Amino acid sequence: MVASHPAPLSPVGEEDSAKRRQILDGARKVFLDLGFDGASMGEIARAAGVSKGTLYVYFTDKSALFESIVEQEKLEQGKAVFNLDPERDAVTTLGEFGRAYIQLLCRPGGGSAIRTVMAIAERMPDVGKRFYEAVLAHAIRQVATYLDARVAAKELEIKDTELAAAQFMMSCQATLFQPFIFQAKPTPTRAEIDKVVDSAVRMFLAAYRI
Amino acid sequence: MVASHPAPLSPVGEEDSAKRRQILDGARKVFLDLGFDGASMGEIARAAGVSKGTLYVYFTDKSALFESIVEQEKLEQGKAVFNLDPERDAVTTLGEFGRAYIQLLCRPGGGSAIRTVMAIAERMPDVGKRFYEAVLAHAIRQVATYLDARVAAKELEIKDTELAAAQFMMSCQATLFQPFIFQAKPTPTRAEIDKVVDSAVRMFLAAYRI
Amino acid sequence: MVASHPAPLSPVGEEDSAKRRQILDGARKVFLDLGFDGASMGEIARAAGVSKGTLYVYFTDKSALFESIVEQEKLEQGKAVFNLDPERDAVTTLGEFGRAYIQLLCRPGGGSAIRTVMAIAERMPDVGKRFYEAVLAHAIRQVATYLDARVAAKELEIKDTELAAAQFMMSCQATLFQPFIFQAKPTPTRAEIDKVVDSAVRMFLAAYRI
Amino acid sequence: MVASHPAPLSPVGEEDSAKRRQILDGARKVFLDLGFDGASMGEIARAAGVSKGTLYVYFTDKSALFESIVEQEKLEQGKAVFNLDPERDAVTTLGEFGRAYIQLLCRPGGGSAIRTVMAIAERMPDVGKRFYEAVLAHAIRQVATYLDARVAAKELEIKDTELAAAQFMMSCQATLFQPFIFQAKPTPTRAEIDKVVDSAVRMFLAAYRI
DNA sequence: GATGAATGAGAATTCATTCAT
DNA sequence: AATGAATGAATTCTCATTCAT
Repeated sequence: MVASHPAPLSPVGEEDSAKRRQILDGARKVFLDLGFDGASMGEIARAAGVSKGTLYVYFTDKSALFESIVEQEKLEQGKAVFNLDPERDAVTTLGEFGRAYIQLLCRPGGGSAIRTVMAIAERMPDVGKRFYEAVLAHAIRQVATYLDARVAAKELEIKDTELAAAQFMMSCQATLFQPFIFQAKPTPTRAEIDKVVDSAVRMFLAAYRI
Repeated sequence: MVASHPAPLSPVGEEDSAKRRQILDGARKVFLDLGFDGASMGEIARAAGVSKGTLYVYFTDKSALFESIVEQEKLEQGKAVFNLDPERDAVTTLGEFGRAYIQLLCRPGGGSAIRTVMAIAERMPDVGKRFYEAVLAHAIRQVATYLDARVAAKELEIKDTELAAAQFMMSCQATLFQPFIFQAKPTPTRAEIDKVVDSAVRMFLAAYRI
Repeated sequence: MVASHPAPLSPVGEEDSAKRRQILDGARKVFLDLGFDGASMGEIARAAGVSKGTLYVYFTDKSALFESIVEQEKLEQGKAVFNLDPERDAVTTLGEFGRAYIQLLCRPGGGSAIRTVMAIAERMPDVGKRFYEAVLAHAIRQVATYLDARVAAKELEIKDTELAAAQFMMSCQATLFQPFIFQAKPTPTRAEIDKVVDSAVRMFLAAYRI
Repeated sequence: MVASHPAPLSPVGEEDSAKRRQILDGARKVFLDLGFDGASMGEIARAAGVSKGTLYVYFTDKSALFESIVEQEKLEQGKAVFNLDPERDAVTTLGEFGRAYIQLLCRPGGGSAIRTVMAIAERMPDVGKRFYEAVLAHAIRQVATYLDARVAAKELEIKDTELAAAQFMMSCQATLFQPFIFQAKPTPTRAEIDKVVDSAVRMFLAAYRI
């Protein structure tokens, strides 16, 4: 694709026209609030400020629009940058990371995306799989890479850093994420997150610090 | 009321008639496969081998039928008995428990129920909350009680046993439950479960064993 | 049909078994309250204290049951006896009659039967026609017969007594029956009825008294 | 807003689009023929020549469509103009009025609307009340106003002109309207109407003319 | 005869999608 | 390109009716 092209003949050709973005913004809100089935194309059109017909100019059908939303969420959440500087020590780094990670998962939007994708995963396995890979597995790999560095730096001793990364990340969620997603408890407070993450860091380092 | 009772006078009055069970069995499959919205009453009727009308003889509406399914899953999963004998040592007990727990979560039905309830939790918060309490929180409490005993037995030293129980249970899920629920990986094998649970037990005991 | 017959083999053979009466009593209330379409066979069964199946033992279908109710109302309202003693003078007699007639029409049950039959008359013309003949036309004929007597007694001078009877009866309804049936005003009070009927009598006699 | 407006932006916004009219026309026939319950949205759609879905684009539900029909009938019947010139004498004027009034009530559409609204009045009291006020009470008030003028002109002597108006109008209906609405007799002929109305005028004037 | 369980046809309503303009 | 009108298939739910016991 070259730098400048002539006026687009078709909106679909234009990968990121303003209209397309407008639709995605409206659809995002509706899909994440109501889920795939709960969201209606009419509601999405209204939220996006376009006509229902226009939706079908940019997306072949409801599924395609939904998948684009998930794709976008995937990219956005996947690029959440964590400060995993391989030079920094594990206590500080893992603590900071853990807090950021839980806040990401438990912020209203974050949880909704995860819930929404989980909900549809049985009926759209590819969507679920791609989301998992790009967001959750990707985060695990980032942490694993950091752990590799700390193993090399002789701060830690870990056989399977990917498993260890996942273990740490799961234990950071303890008592927080599941109740949040089941609507059994409200969004966790900063203090609650601190307590749980600190405990997870302690457990992790007790096991893996040399 | 004597041991054998006469023919039921009303299907609704009879809390567990064969027909009611038949409907629940059919509905269970459809709801867990397709979610609340994905499941149609017609499909459920077909799966249960009854007419659509009959569904409404036993359940006032789709939501009531769904809630009965969740209730049933709740009871069934809630009463999953784990051998948490407070006399037994932590290594064996936690290892056994962890394996049983992951197998429960990751067996087809188990994951589906959790996914299905999660998916609807935003629209039916009570259903989500009750399920979380009866299944997940209940399991955490059982483990916490076991840990209390091991603390008393001076095998472990833990400040907040409920948090520790949740941490352990979450770290058992590492690399297994999330990919499973996002359909990113197939049902974990016995060997995979062993590996992850053993690692979780090691990490846990490294942190909390006196 | 002879005086005594043996125990009935079929409820239908028995024209007026207790069960049949019980059903009619329940159905009457439901039909008159809710109209033909608004009434459901389930509701009727409940009101009658019998099972839905039993309804069909005594009546072939909903229409037949409804027609029986109308038949019964017809007989009951048709046999409402008015004191139309041909010897009595018109002022008293017509006044008394008018009051009784309006009270019949405007009492909750009376209005309901009329409304219910009117409502269905387009779809069941025979039912409407028979009801009209047996109740309204019959009352008109009674009054006409009385008027004939008063004409013969030289108190009145009327060409078409049937028309005159109908005129009188309609003018008694002025400002009372229509608002009542359209739910535009509540059941008329005794005083309102007196006022209107007195006025109708006055108008009638001004026109027809010799 | 100028005299000619542009193409409608929304069917609902446009209070009187051709489609809306087309639906009302189809619905009118079906509702007046079959009553509220007897009419099905499918039948209405067929009668209107649109799809069932389109019905719901223009009217929120069956009740709203029905109420629009009643509203329209109300306006149409309410604006029936009678020549009640206060200068004209009572014999001519009341005779003309009576004939027009009975023809209005007893023309196929007229009677059906009244029957249909009466039938539903118990379940939709507001609809009944508004219809009564706008059509029947309104006509009574028009006649009462005329009578006031004739009282002032010393042609008549009436205490309660509203009651007198209602009496006259009811006696015009004698032997005509009730049999018509109960389907006991066919639409009255011109001759029948003349006879009854003339008699009603005579009775009325015998009572109230000075 | 009486019942209650079961049914299936049909009702109102929603909504993804199409299409002429 | 953008629209909004129109659709019809699918959905939930009701109810008159049947039938084995």
